Amino acid sequence: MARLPVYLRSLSELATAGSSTTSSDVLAERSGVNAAKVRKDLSYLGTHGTRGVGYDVRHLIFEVSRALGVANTWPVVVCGLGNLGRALANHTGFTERGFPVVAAIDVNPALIGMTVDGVPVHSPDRLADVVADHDVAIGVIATPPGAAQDTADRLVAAGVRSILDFSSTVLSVPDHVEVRAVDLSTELQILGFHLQRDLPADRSPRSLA
Amino acid sequence: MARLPVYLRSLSELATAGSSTTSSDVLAERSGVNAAKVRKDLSYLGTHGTRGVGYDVRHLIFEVSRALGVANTWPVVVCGLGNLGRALANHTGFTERGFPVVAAIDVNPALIGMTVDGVPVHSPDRLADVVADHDVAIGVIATPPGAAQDTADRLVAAGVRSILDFSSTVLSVPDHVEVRAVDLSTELQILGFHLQRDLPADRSPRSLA
DNA sequence: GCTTGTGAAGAGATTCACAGCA
DNA sequence: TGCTGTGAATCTCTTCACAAGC
Repeated sequence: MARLPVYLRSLSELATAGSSTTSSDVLAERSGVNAAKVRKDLSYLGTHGTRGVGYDVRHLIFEVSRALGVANTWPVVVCGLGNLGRALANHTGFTERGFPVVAAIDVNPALIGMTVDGVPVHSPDRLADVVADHDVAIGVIATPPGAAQDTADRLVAAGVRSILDFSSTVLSVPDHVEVRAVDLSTELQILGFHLQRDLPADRSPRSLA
Repeated sequence: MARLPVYLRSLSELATAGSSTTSSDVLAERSGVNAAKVRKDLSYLGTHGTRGVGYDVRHLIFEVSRALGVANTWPVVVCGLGNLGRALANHTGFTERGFPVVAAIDVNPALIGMTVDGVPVHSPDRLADVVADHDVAIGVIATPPGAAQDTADRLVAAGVRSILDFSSTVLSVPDHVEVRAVDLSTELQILGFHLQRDLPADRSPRSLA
């Protein structure tokens, strides 16, 4: 469930703030969702709240962490060292949360063999070796759109089963591979769509109906 | 509808490839969705396909573009010039799609007054002026989590009604302000969750049921 | 014959509302 | 009394399936 990481953040904040116990109301408020949703979500973990009291923060952190597999470490390879790739490779939050960036891939001969922000850079040809050597579990695609599918194919061939795709493309992958796509331009376009909708409606397509 | 930008991309590719006409099947394939969904989505635009033939690519590009308000330009201010903020400020794709980054905001005195990749950097105090001067429509929050809510408050006070939030926080904003949150760590955690689920199930919470 | 447009069915996710329990 | 856990109701989104039209 995509909301568990948000709950975990809210719980950590509560723990830091000194709360030892909390309610679905508080958690909902902090996580920006409905209280019933929180309770239902937590019930899937084989829930451990106390009626009339609420949830034990420490225990719930433990439960949610286990559900998310936070104990596990999933090594990440970043493919494409443009602006975004570099920012991602350099992002300290990843390692903290169990997603160390163990290598980067780029076609630029000037970068191959170098170390960028502590991350060794390899040629695409070496991707399979890199994956095998570091037990890479997740591939991040931050290449230009034209190189994205090829990169995905290489990742899949190397045995990677999870891909985070920033490339603004629709990737074709086998069923057993999970892709999550993040497209920054799309996000802005959606915001722009609503901005336009809020204008004195005489151009929006809906208003023609 | 969040899929329109994807359709627009697929249509542009088809146009570039020389297709003058296409079908919901092709579009669905390229966009990674179901064909019926494509038709239903397009029907909301006051659709203009021809039964037995399909859709005219150029005309459909026009329709989808208009629905998305692609003709409009929405100036963007990037708040927080860490790794990610810098990558975003520098991202060329934004301007191309009608979202020029007209200014950046950072607390770092060494940056204030400078120009980073062609983008002028201002102090948070000047945010209201920047928004007014450039008619900023969208605020991007790429600050550390601790500064995010304050930044959001300033953006809202300055009249910004759309926020793209990379800060890993749940923002409180008035109802008339739209927030889209992108949390990179959450994305990885969701991938990690599924990776764990695929392991020889003896640790996953579901398997306890 | 081929493809759209769409009512109806279906699947999921969300919310309600309340019984159950500390 | 207060808050959880959860069946039932609701809502939203997706998919099916087919009549309508080129």
